[in-house]
Amino acid sequence: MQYLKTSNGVIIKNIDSDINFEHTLNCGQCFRWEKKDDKYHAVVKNEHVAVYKSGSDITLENTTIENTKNFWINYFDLNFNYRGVQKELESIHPIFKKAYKNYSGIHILSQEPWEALCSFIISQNNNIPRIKKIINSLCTIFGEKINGTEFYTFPNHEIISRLNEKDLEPIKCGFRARYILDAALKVSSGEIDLENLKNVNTNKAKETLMKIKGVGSKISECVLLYAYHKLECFPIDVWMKKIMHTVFKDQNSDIFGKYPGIAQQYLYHYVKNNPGELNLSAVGQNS
DNA sequence: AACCAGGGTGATG
DNA sequence: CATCACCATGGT
Repeated sequence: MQYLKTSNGVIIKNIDSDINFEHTLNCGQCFRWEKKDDKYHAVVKNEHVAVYKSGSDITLENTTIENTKNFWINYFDLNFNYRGVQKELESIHPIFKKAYKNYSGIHILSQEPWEALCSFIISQNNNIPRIKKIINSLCTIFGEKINGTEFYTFPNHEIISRLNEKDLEPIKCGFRARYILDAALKVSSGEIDLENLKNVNTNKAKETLMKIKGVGSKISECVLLYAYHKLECFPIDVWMKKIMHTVFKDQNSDIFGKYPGIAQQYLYHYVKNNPGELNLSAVGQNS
């Protein structure tokens, strides 16, 4: 692996990683990466960036070698052996062979905690297209436009904490408005220290996040998995509930070994795109 | 028109 | 502890 500086970014040469951005950025763990001109664009840490992979090279636009080493490698989890996890999961149940055949290269991101928290509060009892629409409104109305682009920053918790439910009406998030406001208040006041959660064990961190109104077991596990990289987390939404009931006969996440979070991501993404799998398993014709 | 979407809360048994 | 109506909104 080698870093090359380009006119406006960085190329990581010869990476030994299976990452597939298409699958990683469209598997339901993030809502703000957009494909445009064969590159994925987003605003992360208040900067617009673009990324794409060609062969074993990854190109990052609008960043530096230093930021790549200190941030992006970790954000995209490029130094972790996902192939080893694949081997393990495929030995546990045949459904993983099908999932990896179609969707290999999913990595668990390390997103910004406040954005993940806010986004998954919005996700509750909601569908992905509308989640994206609401988050987009939140950013265009309360974020800042980045010069020379069409992209906006994700509004920080200080800004949101000064709003009221009336202010949030334009984003059409319905009953979730007061949950967003409560999260912003608890975070900006310091009652909940999102930075410090990195140093706290998973159960304690979950307990802390659940002090926020509207944040329960599922949302807190999403935040811990997708922002804090707690791979033991296993968020169960309506799809995962169905999968665990039909394919895995109501067993719990212990059967997935050390990385239930990764298993969850493959199962969720695969079955959402192949819902017939649930019927097959229900009558015991899988494998 | 009724049901669903990456759920959680509060009331009730 | 388990169940259940309800919570806004938009798509089917």
